[in-house]
Amino acid sequence: MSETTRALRSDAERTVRTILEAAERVLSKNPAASMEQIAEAAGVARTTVHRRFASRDALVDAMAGWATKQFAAAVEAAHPETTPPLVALYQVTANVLRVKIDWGFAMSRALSSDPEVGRVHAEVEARCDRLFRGAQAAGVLRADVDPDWARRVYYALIHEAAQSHDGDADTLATRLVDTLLRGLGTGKGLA
Amino acid sequence: MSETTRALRSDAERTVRTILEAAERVLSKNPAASMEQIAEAAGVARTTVHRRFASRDALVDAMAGWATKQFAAAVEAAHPETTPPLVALYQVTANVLRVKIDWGFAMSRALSSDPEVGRVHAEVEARCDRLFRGAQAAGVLRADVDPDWARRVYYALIHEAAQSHDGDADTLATRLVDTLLRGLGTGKGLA
DNA sequence: CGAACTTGCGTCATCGGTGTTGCAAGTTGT
DNA sequence: ACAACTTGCAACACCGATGACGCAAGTTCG
Repeated sequence: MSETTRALRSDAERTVRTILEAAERVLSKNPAASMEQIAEAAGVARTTVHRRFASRDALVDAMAGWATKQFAAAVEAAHPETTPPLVALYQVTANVLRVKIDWGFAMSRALSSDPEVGRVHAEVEARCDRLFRGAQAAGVLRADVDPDWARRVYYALIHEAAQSHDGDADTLATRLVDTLLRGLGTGKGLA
Repeated sequence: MSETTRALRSDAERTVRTILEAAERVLSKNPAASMEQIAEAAGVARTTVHRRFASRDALVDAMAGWATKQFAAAVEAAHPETTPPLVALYQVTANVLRVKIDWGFAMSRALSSDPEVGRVHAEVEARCDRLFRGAQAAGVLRADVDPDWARRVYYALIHEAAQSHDGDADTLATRLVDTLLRGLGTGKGLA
């Protein structure tokens, strides 16, 4: 690869990133926004967007692909398999929140035309279930909770926490894990 | 009003209900569905839909209006102000779930062109906060939880439970309230 | 039967978003 | 300066959804 090509490709990739970020910003506020609005938010002409992404679907797919990579990396970085369940739960939560806060729309596109995206999401889901089983074995998680319900509650709380405009990922993760495990009640008056 | 007029209006209103229900069914699966698809699901011609609802927005607004009425009624029926907090929490949850399971899309349209819809949603939100304050006073809810976070967690759990395909509203409400108050943890190893 | 009304069907115009192309102007590296 | 490349801009064709008609056929009454 020549120096020229490398420099030019670098520019091109910077433009791509700018567009992806603008698309996330716009589409998270209005999923039906037009390419025109996305281009405007990115500070480029609409034709430029079409040069980088053949179609609207291709753009959304690219967003999903990028976000999914970040998502998988966030989970991986917490080493949920080789860390005590409670610690892993906290680390995974904080890491995922960091990604989801900035890529909420893209991450919600688990169904992409790219089968790889679906695969990764399924894999993360499996790791989540494994983490929860480990937590049950360690006595952190109740043994009588439906695994499916547990995962859905966890995902819902992450989704909700990511919408918060206040606090950093660590603070949010602390509150989230606390709520997930202890709930919001005092424990009095309940069986 | 003559008997004739009453009978005719009755027919018209039945058609309207059919369309609203079909729209909910279709739009909950695909928010971008066309009027054609909605009409097909309702078993009527597209022109008929346009006769009843001047525009697409008008249809969605009507859905939001109808769902909001049901929503408010569901909350009201639980008498959250004159019932012990824990009982009220359960009743409200079960009643709202019954509505939300069938009108998930319409209920998510809290922002309607009809200001009345927004007003009702705001009012319900206020009642929710009042219920939570009552629960705190009764020692059911922890006193140190952020009221805003508590309400958002509650809404998120309702949203999630409404997606469940198994179990009736009462079963779902039981599990939901249990999760909300006790969380999913054992209580061991946490401060 | 006739009146009032609604529905389905076909048709039409319109509009906005999408995707493509050609070209002039600008930037970047050699 | 030259070459390679990218961008903005204007223009274009295309398509699907929307919304408005009129009209014939159907119904539910009195």
